[in-house]
Amino acid sequence: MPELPEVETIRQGLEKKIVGLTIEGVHTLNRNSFNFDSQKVIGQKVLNIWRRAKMLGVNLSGGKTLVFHLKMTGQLVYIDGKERLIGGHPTSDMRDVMPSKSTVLIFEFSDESKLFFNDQRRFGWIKLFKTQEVEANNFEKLGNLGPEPFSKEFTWLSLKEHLFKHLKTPVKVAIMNQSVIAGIGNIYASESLFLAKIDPRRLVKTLSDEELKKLHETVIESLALSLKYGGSTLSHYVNVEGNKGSYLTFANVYNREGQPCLGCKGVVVKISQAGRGTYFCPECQK
DNA sequence: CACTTGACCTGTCCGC
DNA sequence: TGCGGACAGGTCAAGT
Repeated sequence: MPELPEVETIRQGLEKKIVGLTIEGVHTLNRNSFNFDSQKVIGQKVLNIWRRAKMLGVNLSGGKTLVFHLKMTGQLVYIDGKERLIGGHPTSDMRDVMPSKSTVLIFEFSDESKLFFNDQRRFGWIKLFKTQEVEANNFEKLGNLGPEPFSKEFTWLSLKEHLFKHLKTPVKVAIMNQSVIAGIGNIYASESLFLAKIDPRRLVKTLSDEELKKLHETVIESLALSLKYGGSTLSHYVNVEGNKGSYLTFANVYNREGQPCLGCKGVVVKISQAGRGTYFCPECQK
C-alpha cells in the first residue's frame, strides 16, 4: 500500500491517538508477520511516533522501538475502547469487521482502546529494536535509505547524486529505489514524472540538469498534494480512523489507462517496468 | 556489475 | 457458475 503520504498520514493519526498510552496487552492472531516477543512491550508507554521512508517507529518508555512496515496491504486502525468492535467502526470506510481475517495483531491500551494491525497479503512486518539503534539520523538498520523528500537534505543536487548511481536504469524504476528518494512508490513515481514531463522509460544518464531540477520540484509537489488529501486509496489503504485517502481523484495518470490526458489531447498509456505498472502520457512526456 | 525477474501472500476482477 | 490468469501502494534474493 502505502507510500510516503499514506504512512505520514498514519503517523500523524497515531501521534494524536496513542502517545501517552500504556500497552496493556497484545493479541497475536498471525505469528508469521512479526518476530518480536510481544510480552516485551507490555507495560510500556508510547513516547512518540516517527516515520522514515515507508516505515513507522513507535518509541516506548523501556528503551525499545516498534518499527512497522505496511508493504502493500497493511493497515493500522485505532478503535476507542468505548466503541463496539462487532459491526466495524461506525465512521469508517473499512469494509471489514475487526478483528477480520486479515488481522495480524491487536495492541490493547490501558484505557481499553485498541490498535489493529491488519494485512491481507501478509507482506508487512513489525520488528522490535532498541531505540538507540533507530534514532536521530541512525537508520542504517532499516536499510540504505536516501533523503526524505520533505527535508532540507533533499535538493536537486542530492537527487542527481543518488540517481546517477543508476545511470542505465529507467528513471521511473530508479526513483522508486529507496536509496534514491525515501518514500516514493509506484503512484508518486508515475505522477511526479508526468508533472515533470519526463518519459518514464528514459535512462537516468539522459536526464539534463533542467529536467532534474523540475523532477525534484514535482516529487515534492505530488507528495505534498497527496498528503493534503490524506493519501491514495487504491484498495486497502485507510488512516488510523479507518478512512480512505482521496488523492487518486486528482491523479493525472495513475490508474487512468486509456483515459484522456489531463494536460493535452493524448491518451494515458500503461506499460510494465521492473514488474510494476507505469502510467504516462506519451504526448506530454518526452 | 547492473538491471530484471520471481517469490513472498491473499483477494479480486475479467475473459472464456 | 466455475476456473485460470493477470494484477494489486513493496522489497528481497536469485537469475541473466
